[in-house]
Amino acid sequence: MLDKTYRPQEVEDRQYARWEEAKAFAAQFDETKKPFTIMIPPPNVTGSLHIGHALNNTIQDILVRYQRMQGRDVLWQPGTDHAGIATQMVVERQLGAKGIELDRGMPLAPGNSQQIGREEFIKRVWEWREESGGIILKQLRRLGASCDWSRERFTMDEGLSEAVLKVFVTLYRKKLIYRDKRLVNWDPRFHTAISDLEVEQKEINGHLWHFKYPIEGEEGRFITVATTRPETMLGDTAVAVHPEDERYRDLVGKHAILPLVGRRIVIVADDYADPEQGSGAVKITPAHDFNDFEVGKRHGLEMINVFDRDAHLSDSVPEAYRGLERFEARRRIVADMEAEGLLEKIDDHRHTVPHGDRSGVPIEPYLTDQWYVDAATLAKPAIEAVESGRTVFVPKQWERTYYEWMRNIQPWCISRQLWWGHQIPAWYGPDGEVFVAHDEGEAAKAAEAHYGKPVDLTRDTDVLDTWFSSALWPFSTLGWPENTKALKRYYPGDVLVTSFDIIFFWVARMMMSGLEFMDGEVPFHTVYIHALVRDEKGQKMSKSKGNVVDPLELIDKFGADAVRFTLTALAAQGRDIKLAESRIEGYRNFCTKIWNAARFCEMNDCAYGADFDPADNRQRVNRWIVSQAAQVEPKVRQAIESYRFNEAAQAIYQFVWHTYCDWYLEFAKPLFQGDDEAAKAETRATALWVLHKALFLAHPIMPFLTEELWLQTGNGEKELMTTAAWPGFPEALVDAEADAALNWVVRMIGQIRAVRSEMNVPPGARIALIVNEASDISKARVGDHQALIQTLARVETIAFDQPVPDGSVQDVLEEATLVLPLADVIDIGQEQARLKKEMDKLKGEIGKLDKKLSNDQFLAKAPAEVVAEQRERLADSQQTMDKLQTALERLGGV
RNA sequence: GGGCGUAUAGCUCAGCGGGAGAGCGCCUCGUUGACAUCGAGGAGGUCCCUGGUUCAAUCCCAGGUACGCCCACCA
Repeated sequence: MLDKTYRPQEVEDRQYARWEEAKAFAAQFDETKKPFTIMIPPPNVTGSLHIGHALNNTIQDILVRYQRMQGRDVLWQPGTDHAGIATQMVVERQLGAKGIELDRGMPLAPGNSQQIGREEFIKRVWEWREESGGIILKQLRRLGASCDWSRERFTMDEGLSEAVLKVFVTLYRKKLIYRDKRLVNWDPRFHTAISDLEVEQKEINGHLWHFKYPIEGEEGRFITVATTRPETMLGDTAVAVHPEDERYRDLVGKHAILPLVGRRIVIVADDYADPEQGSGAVKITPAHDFNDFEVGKRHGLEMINVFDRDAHLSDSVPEAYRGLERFEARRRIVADMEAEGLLEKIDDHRHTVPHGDRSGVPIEPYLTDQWYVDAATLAKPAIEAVESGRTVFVPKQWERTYYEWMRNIQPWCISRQLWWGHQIPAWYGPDGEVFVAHDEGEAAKAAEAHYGKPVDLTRDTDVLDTWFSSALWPFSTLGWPENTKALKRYYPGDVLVTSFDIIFFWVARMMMSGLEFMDGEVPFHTVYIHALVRDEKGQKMSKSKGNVVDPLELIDKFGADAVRFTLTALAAQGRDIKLAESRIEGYRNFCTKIWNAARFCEMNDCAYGADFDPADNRQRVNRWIVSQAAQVEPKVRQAIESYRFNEAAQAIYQFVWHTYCDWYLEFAKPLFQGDDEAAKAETRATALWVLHKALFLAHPIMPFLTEELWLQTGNGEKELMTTAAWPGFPEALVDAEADAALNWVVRMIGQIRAVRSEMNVPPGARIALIVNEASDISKARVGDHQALIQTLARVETIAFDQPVPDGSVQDVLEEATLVLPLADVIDIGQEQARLKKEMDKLKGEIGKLDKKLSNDQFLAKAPAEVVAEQRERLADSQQTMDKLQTALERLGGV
């Protein structure tokens, strides 16, 4: 017996356990089936499930569950990412709470009691990961994700690390990885370089300081420069002016004296200086600004690094400023310049400042040695693969974004000065010679060959950008570089499901590495880009705004299926999702509705029978509902296959609630209560059969509820729905005659109800329905379904072949139908107004059609069927108009 | 500065070269023997503006306005 209400939580736990027990999600390596592969975007090992994950994984789960039911050999590969900076940050913070800090060669900070080295730190991170890492994968189970958990991978696993080594060494030997000294985005909080993508621009209200630099040898003459960052002036090595700027032409080649420092700096002519901006002269700090760096290279300027790793002033500045924190230095320098009378003015200035996306502190352009990937070279085949359609984006417009970025791609800085991550396999000889090798032994051999004798090597201390290993995910998880069975069977992937914000971080880089290392084979054929989930007001969810919706709380409150269904129903292509709780509530109600439909079947003794064949049905209502179901199936199938998940959800919702529950079950009631045992048996079987088919169609979206009902009312004991076959509906089950007849009845009952409602017919009133003798079809249909109509429309009697009584307003109803309220309750005035309004509307319509149909060009150029259709519509409208006119006259109107 | 997207009912959003749609909310009526987490019906719209293409534009094109996002730059 089904419980009185659906209790999601208990059902979800039980059903998930059954699936796991049956190993229902395991990749099968079944050669008789076609493989279907999806690689999960590995969540950060530190992460917990947010609503974006919920959407992302719901969509993936729908795809894999659907394909599994289609008989594909599905691999949904799960795992987590070691998330270099994010994880190091989390663990550092936890250690910090215990007074432990990392030994960075600095004195122990006040309040802390212990410093630990690299090895110890990494040990602690692993310990942390054992304890609390990967919570998110457990949370994915609550959502219902059907990953092959036996194949779970972690980017720091041995195998995946082996892949990283192999890729690094190979790319290095191909000169696609190299070491270079250039400006990088330096995060002073984490003491590491970060890539361009990890920089976030924030608008702030700042100032523009105008400084006067004295000209050497010309007493009293100054050149004014403006800056948003006064502290960098200590590293100035030039002032640039535009070559055609008349104001400064005579100064080019001369020198200015850098205040506070006393250094002679040259005045150069360079197009970079914009005469329109500020004073037209710009200070050049090659070691701390990306543009200035380029200018410096062009003019062979000295590059003076004024900061240390913490962005404190270094020993390269005058003693008074050494060791100052950068913002303190700014205040001091402005004050000193003012004291010297060299501060011309301060303007307010709104500008953007780059911040580290993890640390949140302003980043410093900083001159260091780093490792780079020659992304431009790797991008070429990755661009070609999309151009040629070997990988397609859905929706297609994202291809533009992809091209845009790929065609302007910059060298990818992959080294990070962190401890947590894949350490770079590079060793340095005594003179700094680099040896990149798989391991230390190999490096030593190479070094010995180079120097002619064994030497001591020191290993590069940097680790790789976390995305370096993520980029290999589509094949490293399958065992590459070993040539495994899994690799052969499940590469390339079919679909990658992700949101647009990691197209650059991840998708682009997987494309590059996949093509490079898998013999030019793309890592996936389709990239499905889904929406971003925003809050009710359309704002991005963020912890600081406090508008974060926790999917686990929603699951607790409404059930996983309701949450999944909501996300699916809202996941239209090309638009962000605004998530309102009222929406989830609505779909929770849908879950309840399904549950109650099953209860209704159960109460009417419907029983599952494996050999039931609806093709043998005799009752028209039963043939009708089967036909309706058969027409829903292709809608759902096509919607899922074309990634229009919201349409699939809508089709299911509409069918189950409004067709099956609202109409069919009502139709079935008299049959259940009647004396015709054959009809009763047929209806029992059909009601349940159709319900089960609908459950199958809904299963990819709402797996828990459907599996539970299949277990309790179907064949779930013997066959899990999740591994069963997608329901087929033979063409023959579509019954046009039954469709036409019952759809007519549905419409008519609706109309009768409308009239009752509109005319305020009191509940007890007697109503007679008189069918015009002229309409054979209507007669037949009413005759066949007399009982249904009488019950559902609460019609007292139905009579045939009666003359149309004069004075009735109900001519407005469909051709052959009349509803006659025996109690005289019509509000004449109200009815007249309604009719007039309706006629006005029709008049406009008729006018439009009339004009169109008398337009020669329309008649000549429009397709014949369109013309015919319009004619028909005009005729219909005119006929209705006549009826309305008659009705109005009878009511005494004009 | 470059690119992308969006604009349709009170709200959230589908849709479409030929009759303007759904859910929620609102109003009316009904139903308490599957389900009040229910059913039937209704009101409500200049499909952002201007121009163009077309026999026909809410839809296609161009321009504009507003909002959102991405990239780059910012002395």
